[in-house]
Amino acid sequence: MADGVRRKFRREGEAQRQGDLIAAALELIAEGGPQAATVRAIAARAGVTPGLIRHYFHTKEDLLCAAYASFMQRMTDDHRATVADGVADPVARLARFVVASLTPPMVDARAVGLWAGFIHLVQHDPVMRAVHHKTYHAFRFELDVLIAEALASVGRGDSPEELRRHAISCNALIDGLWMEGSSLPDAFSDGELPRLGVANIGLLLGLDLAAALED
Amino acid sequence: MADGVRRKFRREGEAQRQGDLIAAALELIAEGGPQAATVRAIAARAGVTPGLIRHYFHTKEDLLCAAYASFMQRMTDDHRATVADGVADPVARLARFVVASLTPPMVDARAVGLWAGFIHLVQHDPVMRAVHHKTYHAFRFELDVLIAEALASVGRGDSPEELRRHAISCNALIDGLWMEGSSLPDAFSDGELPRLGVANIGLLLGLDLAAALED
DNA sequence: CCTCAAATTATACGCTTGCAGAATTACCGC
DNA sequence: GCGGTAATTCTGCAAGCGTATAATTTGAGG
Repeated sequence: MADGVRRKFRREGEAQRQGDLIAAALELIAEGGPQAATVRAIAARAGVTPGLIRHYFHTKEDLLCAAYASFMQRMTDDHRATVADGVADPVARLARFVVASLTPPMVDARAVGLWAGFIHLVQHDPVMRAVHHKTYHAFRFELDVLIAEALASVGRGDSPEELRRHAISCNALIDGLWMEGSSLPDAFSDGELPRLGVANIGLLLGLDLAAALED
Repeated sequence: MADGVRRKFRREGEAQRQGDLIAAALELIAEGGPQAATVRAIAARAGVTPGLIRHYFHTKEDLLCAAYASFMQRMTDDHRATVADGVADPVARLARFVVASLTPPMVDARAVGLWAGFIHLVQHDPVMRAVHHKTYHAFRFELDVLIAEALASVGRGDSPEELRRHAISCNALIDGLWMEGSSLPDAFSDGELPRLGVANIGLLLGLDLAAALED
């Protein structure tokens, strides 16, 4: 580098720069965990100098909070986008929900790394905990409702305890397949993961989800 | 602290001190992730001074490798201890395997924190990768065999592709329940988790695992 | 009781980290 | 074109990091 030469730069809007910094932080955490997301590394990846971070975020932890919120928001947005609302049959809605949970971009090599990297930050920061609870329980609640509606639509009136058990098990199966698929992407052929999910959640609930998908 | 007074200490055997240091490192990672496991923090928790770490481990990464190996070894040991070998009926063996996977000490609040904390270290360090592959695939392979034997024992000759799908799904269900139970310990009543696992894996495979347990 | 190897502590070094504030530069409105 | 504002960079700092090595203390054996 030439000495005494100040680096050229372009001015950007607040949203743009914040977005770049958040994206950079997420990339770094996904690749190397929280320890890789140093202020200097984030700035370098975002194409700016470290000082700029403190111009847009009061502290590094603030940036990480925003990054986590952005991550969770993108996950739920992606999920909703794939679910394709407006399906009349409750069983088909549940099936689509499962497929969406086990299809890219939900299943992604970096997603599980991000999820793991944030766990400890989430457990210690109250703000992150709030974000976590909101989005996590939203997912779980949505699944609860879908299962209840799907069972009701075929005339089954499972007790609340049975519904709770169904929701826990289906959620576990989705989570487990999501983890396997995300961390071992090459272990599954195209479309195998959602097919497994639909078939097996059908088994758990006693519903033919696969058939309901063909509409 | 009095000035110029050197700290008193007791000599311990190599195994004892290494064990203390490893235990301290695991505690810290479980609580606060890899970033919390600094050399100084580990030493303090183990009741020694930082320099001692380098007397027993060539580098900090060596200590973390040993800690990960110890963690995985303890998990598989605990698992095997609960499985209670020597059961004749293959279906009962599978059921016991599932129960063991979803019972303390396998299900533990700190276990999932540790697992998450090590993920990125494992992905970057070849030695850790080796440890991971060895123990992880041992678990998965054991499950594969148990499922095949259980199905064969009731006269079902599922094709290799079906067996593979069964193993993936059962593994996913166990993993998911393990994660839910470990990260939300208060969300489940006593014995509920293994009961859910046994019942639902029975559904996935078309076997009555619960009945096989009562022997 | 003294000796001596080894276990342990203490100190120090170079590097990185997050953070703060001053200095500079780009761009918008006139 | 020409300020003026604020976006951006630059420099510096104190604390913490992992590591290296020298200085001590311990406990066992003679």
